[in-house]
Amino acid sequence: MSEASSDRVEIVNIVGSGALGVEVDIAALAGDIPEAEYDPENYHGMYLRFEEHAPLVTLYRSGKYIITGADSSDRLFEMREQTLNLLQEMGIVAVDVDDGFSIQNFVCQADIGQDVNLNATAIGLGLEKTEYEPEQFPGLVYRPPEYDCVILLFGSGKVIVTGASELEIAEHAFEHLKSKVAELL
DNA sequence: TTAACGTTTTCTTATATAGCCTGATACA
DNA sequence: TGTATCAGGCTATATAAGAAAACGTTAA
Repeated sequence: MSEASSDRVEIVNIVGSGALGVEVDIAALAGDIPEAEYDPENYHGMYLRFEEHAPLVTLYRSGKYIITGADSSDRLFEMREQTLNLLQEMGIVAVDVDDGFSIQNFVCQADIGQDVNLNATAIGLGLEKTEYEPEQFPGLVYRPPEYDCVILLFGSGKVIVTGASELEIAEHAFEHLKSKVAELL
């Protein structure tokens, strides 16, 4: 895993979801696909992983599915294509299926590049927008009103941005935080 | 009081972050 | 036996999905 530079965010995980539009007998399907894993006693979704460390596809009986663990949009859509191709080969879905697939959540990491006093930062950012309870969790939770995402800030200056549906939102939110922290120094 | 129904919560997966706690192991 | 070190798990955050359990409410 590469280090996040001090002026940009690095994607570490993307969550996407879609719907096949047909009901799927996942118990039968799991028996026909070597890459599938299905244990209804543990969880009712069927897991599909094409190779080690590849993103994980979770397929439900309703035909809806989610993909987690991709570190780029390309990787996510590549996994979606691979999944649809497999299901088309098996006659589960049509070749031109419209699954309405979309990205739901970007998880990114970044680095401000210097240590941060989280107590002072929580006050500076506004206590109504932040949560900081070091006894419970060492990171400061910041919910910027301008951006639809949540930022975790740590004393080391490391940052996690999550909940963004677009990469630009995560990037802008990080820049916003960075300038706010700079003002407080 | 019990049954029936509706609503809410939990579970699972991925991922980074960092501090604390617990258990296991090694050594004096 | 006591101390030190290490690994692993938990804490929090977002998001999708749907089953199941745990609730709360209402009526008989």
